[in-house]
Amino acid sequence: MPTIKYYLREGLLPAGVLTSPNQAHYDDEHVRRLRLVRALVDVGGLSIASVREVLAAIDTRDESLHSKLGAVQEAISQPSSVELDPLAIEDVQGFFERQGETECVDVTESNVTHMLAAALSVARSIGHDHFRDLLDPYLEGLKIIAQADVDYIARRGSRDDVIEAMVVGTLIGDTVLKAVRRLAHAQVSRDVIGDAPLPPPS
Amino acid sequence: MPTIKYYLREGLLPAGVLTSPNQAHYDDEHVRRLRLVRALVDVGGLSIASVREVLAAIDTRDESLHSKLGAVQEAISQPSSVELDPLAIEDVQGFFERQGETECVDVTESNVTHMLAAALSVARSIGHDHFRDLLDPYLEGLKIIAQADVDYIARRGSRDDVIEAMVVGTLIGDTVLKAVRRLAHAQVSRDVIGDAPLPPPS
DNA sequence: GGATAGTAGAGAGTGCCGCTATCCATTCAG
DNA sequence: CTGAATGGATAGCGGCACTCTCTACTATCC
Repeated sequence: MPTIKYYLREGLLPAGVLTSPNQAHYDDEHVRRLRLVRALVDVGGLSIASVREVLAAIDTRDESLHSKLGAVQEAISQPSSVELDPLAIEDVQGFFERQGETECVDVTESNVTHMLAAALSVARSIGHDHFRDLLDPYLEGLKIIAQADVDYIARRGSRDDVIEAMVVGTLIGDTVLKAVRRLAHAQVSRDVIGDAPLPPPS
Repeated sequence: MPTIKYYLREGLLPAGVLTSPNQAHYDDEHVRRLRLVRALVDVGGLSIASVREVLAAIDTRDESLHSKLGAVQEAISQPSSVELDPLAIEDVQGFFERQGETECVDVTESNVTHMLAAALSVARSIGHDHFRDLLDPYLEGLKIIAQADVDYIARRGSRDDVIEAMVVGTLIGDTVLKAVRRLAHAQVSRDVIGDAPLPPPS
């Protein structure tokens, strides 16, 4: 309960309607918003500041659905402080070109491409120069997944539901994907490798 | 540089060989380990304590490759404090049954299944009761991705490289997947939705 | 009417985590 | 011999997500 007061102070929850100077009324919309905040923090792992940004992106009106998705994506993808490897940037640009993107891409323009370049930079820094080879198969699998995501969002009716489903579907979806990916690894490991011993030490 | 001393103290890096009482020698293996630690922290978002667990799992010998993967997975999937919704647990069990798992699954047994159940619990708590419908398409896409992951690991030669590739491929792969998924969303959004306005407010 | 309990609002305090700064003894270079 | 540098250990710091406390007020029960 003190946490709620804290969230109110931080502007994550709208103030209730004061029925008297010491009595505020909160309706279902407040509860829904609180649950959303908790979901972003618990499952999405977002900081309070990021949650504020996400909520701001959600609450901003007068945008097309496409630009709304962009705003939400920026808000839920906070950039890391990793410095980018030029080779990793090339990896990302090559990936875009293979996808038919002809114009030059500035990876620092969006948090999402920055995240991708940062991950590949770190991979390179520990000797995994060919991690970029995974991008194409990843995209292939993700086409199926993204299609399911879009279908999931599309069956929402109201504007608020669509936007919320974007946020929830992306963030909770990330966690679900993580978990199912590990399960898939375990299954492949069981089927292919079984109890075979490890290769001998170097 | 003070950070390295800190990591040494925390047992994340092995002590160097003392050539004299105030001179320690660190070789390439130390540098490699340091880079790995930074990767786990920066990209994987792991806490120092989790990193210690991961390193312990890596360094433990005398295990089969399959059980090693299990140990690594447990270490990199720290459980959240979300309380599980019984319905979400059923969702997970149903998913396993559809995958041909006949025996009853205890989701609290592994951090991975716990993560999945927790994510579905949070989804339910904010009214997304049918998020579980995404599990099957997710798995379908992830089969392609997991296959690429396994191929990536399989081309490593030495035992240490295989284990490191497990950790790196899983954690950096998570981040890469996240980024590429957002890109796929944006692409679908551009193609399907374009600049169509949002549906009218509720 | 008076005691009790509860609430809003705001500021200060707390606990944890990931470093960072300081100190000292030693030791090696010049 | 002097000065810079290193290893090892201890203490301190800054940020973040709360949590506690205090005050002023009110609503309710007796």
